[in-house]
Amino acid sequence: MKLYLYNTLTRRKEEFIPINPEETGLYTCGPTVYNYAHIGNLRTYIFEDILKRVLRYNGFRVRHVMNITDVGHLTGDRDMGEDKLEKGAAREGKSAWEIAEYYTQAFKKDMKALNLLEPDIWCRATDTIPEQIELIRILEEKGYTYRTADGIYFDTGKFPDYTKLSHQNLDALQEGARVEKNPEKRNATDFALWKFSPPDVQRQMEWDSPWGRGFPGWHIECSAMSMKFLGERLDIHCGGTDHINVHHTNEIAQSEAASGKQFFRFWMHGAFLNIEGGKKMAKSAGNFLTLENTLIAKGFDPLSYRFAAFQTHYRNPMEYTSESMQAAQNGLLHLKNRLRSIRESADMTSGSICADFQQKFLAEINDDLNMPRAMALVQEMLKSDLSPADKNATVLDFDRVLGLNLDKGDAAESIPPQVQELARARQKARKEKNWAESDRLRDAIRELGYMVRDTKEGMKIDTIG
RNA sequence: GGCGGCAUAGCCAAGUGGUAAGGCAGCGGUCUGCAAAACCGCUAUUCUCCGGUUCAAAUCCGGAUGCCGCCUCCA
Repeated sequence: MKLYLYNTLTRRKEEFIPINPEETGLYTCGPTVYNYAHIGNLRTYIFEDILKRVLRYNGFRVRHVMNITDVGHLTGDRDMGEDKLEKGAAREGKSAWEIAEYYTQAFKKDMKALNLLEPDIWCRATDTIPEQIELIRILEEKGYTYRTADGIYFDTGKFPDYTKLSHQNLDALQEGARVEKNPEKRNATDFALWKFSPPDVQRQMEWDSPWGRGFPGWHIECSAMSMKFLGERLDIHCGGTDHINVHHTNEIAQSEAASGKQFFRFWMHGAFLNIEGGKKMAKSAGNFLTLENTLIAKGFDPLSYRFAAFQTHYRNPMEYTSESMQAAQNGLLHLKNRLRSIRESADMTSGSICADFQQKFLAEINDDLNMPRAMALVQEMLKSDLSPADKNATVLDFDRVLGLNLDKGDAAESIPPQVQELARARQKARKEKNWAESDRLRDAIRELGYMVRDTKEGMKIDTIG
């Protein structure tokens, strides 16, 4: 079955066909590791994880590269602010390198909690400085660069297709720009390839280059790393919608100017997560919600957030509220309970994947990753008249894409002795029809995080959640 | 100011010409000592409003209103 993906470049859904049938190249813009990822960031990574899983489900072998931006990303606008890493270091009294390492680990922990597949290649911007310098050198040789007092810049005026991704009208953009101008720039859209170390401040991260001691601009790393690790497999490049106008547009300009060839064929962008009645999440607005502080600390399973993300199509803004999280948590729990029920009802060893539902599932996910419909289909399948064993086999097949760990969450594997003791006492109380004691013990067990169910086969104990 | 998007039940949200998916919440029932879990059933004659095109529109066109994003670091 054909796989259709929405391509920002053409603003249409297009059939995806890899350049190299042996291996599909996927590049996803990774975090700038100067702080924790917030759940809005994480929504984009969930979208990218689904994309990767869908590619695999379709039988494509995927080579996935994710960068870690640990230098060059500035806080200010128009290449004139501070380096985020150096600023983070100052804030926390650590070195820029320590900051990068700490938040990289924090990010990987979040990924694991959300069941996001690890990329095949992690790469740090600071590990590819020579490649970045080489790319800038080629651009210089081809006449795309110019020098200002603070760095080497890319002249966007020399790249005619500059707006092919953003589809923007640059004249309008210039008139509307309400930012401080960098007077040395030839065009408002020009961007730094290499920044010189400031004369008055000692940077922690700096390197020698043909143009002087300094550090790379923000965009050049992704170009250098894409080319280094994906070479002739520049299939799909992803990120958040906010990257369309500047970051990805600049990547395309510098990459295609240097290579003379098309940089990625597919560009895919995830929409934002909004909170508080449609407002976007901003670290400055005091609504910096992380997996840890808003979900885990409040007792939500991180996978509930993954489940929540499936309720909205990735190209539409998603509304975050504690109510919607609770709804997702309930929905996931309900789904797992239902599967447990199915598994208890019959022998699971003979189950086989239902080809008809598998085709329908494929049709939904291959229609530009329509997860809301895919989830609806899961419900339809579970309500169908398939045998319990086939339902189980089919849902586990779908879970290759869903990644909700639907193979887990059955009856608690190891029940603490304390709970077992209470359960035995409750059995006894029930036999004696001492309902008050029986109910008291049930509550006590619940306090410890387990729930009891009185079934025809006797009492069963499960974990809650 | 420029560009783009969105407006669907109490809430979240699919659906882009053929007569309203799914989830959550709620209600009724089966089961149960009572629960819980599960299961069955019910819950928008209607898709912000006003016009238009069409045999047919939530879906296309025009207008109004409201909300949001980008244009500035940002997933």
